[in-house]
Amino acid sequence: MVARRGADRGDGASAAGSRASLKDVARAAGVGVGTASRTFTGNGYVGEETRQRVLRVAEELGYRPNRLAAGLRSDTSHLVALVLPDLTNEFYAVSSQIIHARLRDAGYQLLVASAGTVEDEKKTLESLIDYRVDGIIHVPASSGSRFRAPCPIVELNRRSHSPGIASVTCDDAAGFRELTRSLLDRGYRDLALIVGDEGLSTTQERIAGFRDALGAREGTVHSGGAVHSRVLPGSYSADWGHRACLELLGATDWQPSVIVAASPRIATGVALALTQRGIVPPRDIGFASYSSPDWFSFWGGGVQTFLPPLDQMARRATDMLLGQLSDPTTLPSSVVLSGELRPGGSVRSIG
Amino acid sequence: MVARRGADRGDGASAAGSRASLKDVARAAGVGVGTASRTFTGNGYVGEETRQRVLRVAEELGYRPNRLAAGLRSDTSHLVALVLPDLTNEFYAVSSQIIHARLRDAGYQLLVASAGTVEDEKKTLESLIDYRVDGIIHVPASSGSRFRAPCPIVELNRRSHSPGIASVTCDDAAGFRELTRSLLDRGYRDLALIVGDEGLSTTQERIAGFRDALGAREGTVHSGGAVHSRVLPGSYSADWGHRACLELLGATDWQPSVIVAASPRIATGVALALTQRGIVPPRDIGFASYSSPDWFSFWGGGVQTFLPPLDQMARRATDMLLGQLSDPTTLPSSVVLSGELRPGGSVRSIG
DNA sequence: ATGAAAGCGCTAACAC
DNA sequence: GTGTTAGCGCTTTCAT
Repeated sequence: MVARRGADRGDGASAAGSRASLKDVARAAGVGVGTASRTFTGNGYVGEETRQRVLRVAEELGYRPNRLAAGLRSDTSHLVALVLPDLTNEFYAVSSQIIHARLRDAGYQLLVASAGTVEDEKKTLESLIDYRVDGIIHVPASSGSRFRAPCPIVELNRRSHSPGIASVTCDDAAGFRELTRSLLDRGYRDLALIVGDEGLSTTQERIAGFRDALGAREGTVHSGGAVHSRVLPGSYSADWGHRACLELLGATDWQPSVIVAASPRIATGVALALTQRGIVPPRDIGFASYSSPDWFSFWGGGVQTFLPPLDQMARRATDMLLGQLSDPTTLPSSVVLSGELRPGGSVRSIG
Repeated sequence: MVARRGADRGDGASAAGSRASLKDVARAAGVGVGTASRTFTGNGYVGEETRQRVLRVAEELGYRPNRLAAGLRSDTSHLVALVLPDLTNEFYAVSSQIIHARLRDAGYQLLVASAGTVEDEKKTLESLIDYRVDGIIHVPASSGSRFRAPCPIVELNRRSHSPGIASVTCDDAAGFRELTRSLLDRGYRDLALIVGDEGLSTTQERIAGFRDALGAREGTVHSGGAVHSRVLPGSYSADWGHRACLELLGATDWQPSVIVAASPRIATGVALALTQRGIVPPRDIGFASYSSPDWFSFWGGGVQTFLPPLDQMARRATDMLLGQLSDPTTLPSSVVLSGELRPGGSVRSIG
């Protein structure tokens, strides 16, 4: 006998402390469970009068459906998993917010997990899938990971390059190409790029775009002098930005005339290092950044910025997933959105 | 007949496309489902030899438990709901990260939802409870909301003041008292406080602390002059900080000698307004803040800051919930943690 | 130590 | 339209 809840419920009336079940509602309304179920799911016919009675009784009994049971039976949990490397990162925090809002409107709940390493990631995804999530939005921890999920999955921001997986990314290569070109156009000849983990698709793209723009100019004499560059890969953290910048400033063989921070957090570290050394951009050095942290609004004088369309990316990813969910025959596609170049010296308004 | 999955599975072997169930594993291992279940849950005895066989077969079949079913049956979903006003807010982003990590270690998954308004909040909580979450961590949208959940719930940061609900908050009143006193001690006599929604317990505390420190000094002549103050309630956003600050600076009747921002976002708005007006703290005006955004690390010279123990709060809240979950007889308690005053002019290190 | 069986709350056939 | 029923995958007695 199972009797953990509603002990000794006698003839079956729901006991105090136990929540009313569909059966309770059906009984109280004098209908079969099928009818009661149909009333709530909307699948199948229910007479208007009966419907009202069921609804009223449910209200009185404080009935709430058990989604665990519904999910088990119907094989649709109305749960979506969101797996990302770090909730703390502003980009992902904003993404979560947007994704959550859209999914909520569509009747889904969000199971969120962060997974830093590749190993972690696999375990996390599996645990989430154990809840029979209907779909997954995933920011891969590395560009090599391969994972077969039993449900639609769309990758956000980074790509694992698994064949046939939907993804929404930003064209970082193009962005960094443009950004770098604009720096060259402004006359900068010694460029340093501080970037994150080399294993990430985004990092690879950013470096590629940077190098691409430098292209043949590298090491050769161009109008105004020879072009030199240095790339410092590390991690997408303020700490790395700080350390890398201090290293650059302390070097005796070469000094950059402009520093490119490949993420807002790196930019924060760079700003700290510059401040500590009493170096003021753009007077003493050039400063460019990928994406713009809050404080650019009042410190941004001279900071050339490439802005990825963060909001749009999250929105698109969610819409793609919802599309797959409502029509499973939809083929997964890869969407690449473009960012926008924002000239330095501007003071943007904030929200 | 129900046959949506594993169509025509004939003798019962799991068909392609359908996931292996416990029954499949049991059959393949030549044991009863009960034994197979015990192998995974650890409840009850299983012979070592049998155990190994079941485990091996499960591995081969790629078996993964269905937590929906387990939750339904055992009435413990291993799901915890996290309901907060805004994922975008740095405090809540950090909290989520900490809470997630701790819960994950304890074998729980996180159902996250943001709810801005009181109405939203009730619906959100109900939807989450429909998944039979084992517990809830909640940042109430207002200090008036009352909600009875069928599971342990601990309030974080703000309190709804519902009787008998566990909570972890910061002693903001004390913090603002100290902060304000230190400002008075430094000789400031005209203090403006820019704060958020008046309906929140935190706002009320912050204003109370501020007023408390001003106390009898208000409007009277004190060493160095009469003390005057103004409180501007609005919302905890950069936009409000910006507008409120511009309003203060534009007023003709009274000018503050120091501005206190009651949140990092408000501080960001204030910093923008000051920059736009060419006002440099602490040279031209005093600037104090609650909690410290990243950029204080390089812009924070002269910014007096009260630092709430954000990490500790999230940790404590999670531990309290886990405590309630492992021992339901634990009585809910209210924990109030103290923050720390950080003198202006310092440049803190960043992570 | 293990198998058989009941049943968690719900949905979806199916019969009427 | 509505009631009945089978069963989703699992846990948990209970008997052996």
